[in-house]
Amino acid sequence: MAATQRRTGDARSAAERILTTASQLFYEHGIRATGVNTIAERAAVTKVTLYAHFGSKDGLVAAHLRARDQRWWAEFDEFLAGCTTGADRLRAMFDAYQAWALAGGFRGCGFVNAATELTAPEHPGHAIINDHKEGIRRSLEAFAAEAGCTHPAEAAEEWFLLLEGATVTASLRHSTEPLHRARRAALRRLDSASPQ
Amino acid sequence: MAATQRRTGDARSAAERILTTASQLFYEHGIRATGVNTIAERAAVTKVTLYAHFGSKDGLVAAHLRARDQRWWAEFDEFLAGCTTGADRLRAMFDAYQAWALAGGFRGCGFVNAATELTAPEHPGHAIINDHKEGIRRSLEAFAAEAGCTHPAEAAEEWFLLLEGATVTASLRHSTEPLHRARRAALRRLDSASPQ
DNA sequence: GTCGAACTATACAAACCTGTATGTATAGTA
DNA sequence: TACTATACATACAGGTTTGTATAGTTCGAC
Repeated sequence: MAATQRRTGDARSAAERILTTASQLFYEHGIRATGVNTIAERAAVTKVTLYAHFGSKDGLVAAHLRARDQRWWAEFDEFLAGCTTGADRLRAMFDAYQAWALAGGFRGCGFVNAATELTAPEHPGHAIINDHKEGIRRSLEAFAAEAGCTHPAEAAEEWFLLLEGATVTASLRHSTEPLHRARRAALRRLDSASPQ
Repeated sequence: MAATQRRTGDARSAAERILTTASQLFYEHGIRATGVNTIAERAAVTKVTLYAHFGSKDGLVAAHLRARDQRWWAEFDEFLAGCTTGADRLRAMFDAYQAWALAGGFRGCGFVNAATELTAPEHPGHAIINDHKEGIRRSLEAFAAEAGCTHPAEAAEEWFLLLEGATVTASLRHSTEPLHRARRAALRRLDSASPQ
């Protein structure tokens, strides 16, 4: 058992504690506004340990985005349980976003927020962000095809734009109503694009 | 004539130079990433002058957002020239966003970006951002009513979500294609919601 | 020709930032 | 018992941040 675990009673490894603390603070206050000193302190870890595990702040940012992506898909899987049709899964996608916006401290999409803060285009975070977004779009396209849409890629793209717009608007207005509206619009579009 | 104007050959007042410089840097690199030292230097002004005019960095940020809002409506007015119908004006809205995304250094909506960086909810910038967004939504609602939509508020809200989603996606993908797609989706929705 | 407004130049305070250097303590393993 | 991994504590380097204090300069208007 490591020294800090004894001291704090937190059984997780130092790396785990650093990552979850960083994820929280990066999302809540922004990446630039969160210093490594603060992260180390809140994770009950020394800065030396933080740098031993993640190499640099940028490394920690990248790890945070990877972890967030994994968490997102794991959570979405739960919403997918019990779905049998493409329409079901499309609804699940909007439900997942909504549940997430309903949780406390909602501040919009963490990936989009990170992308606006990471002004250096070569930052490794951008690749992770783009992969995440493309994964969502691809899922929507699969659901559209499954639901029998005549042009699945086009339907998916419009749903994707509605989702993104509703997420940022929900954040600005501190309301989940835009996500409800986007869901209704998406389902209406599904009805008009698929036979039956 | 002030000393600096002589030195730099820039006939604008110091306040004007500070504001345009700050607006550029805030949008290009982000608000937190841009220091007042850099702004003062690039505007060929001392920090003392900057603080005499704007009081604080937050004051300068608020002034920047106000100026950006004014610039946006002035530019949109040009796109509105020659429009005679609600549908025309709706198209003009999407065209304005598109033109703006086509300009060099596009990095998404400056208001949304600012909102994600201004994590303190009491920052005066948030009111300016919300007013700007509400102004856009209200314009869209007026266009929807003019075009004879049966439920103008609902149509406007969906167009708004498409616009927001397309803007952030255009930024992430470095492509204006999402804005084209959003425009097509908005016009299709207009056709199905208004008689004739 | 003097006054006031606007501006410059320089220097500083106090806090923060990322990252590293040095040395120590503990737990598990061979 | 010796070795290795992991983490600790402390201190520092070198730079940046916002904001202010002080004194001097330029220029137009009265």
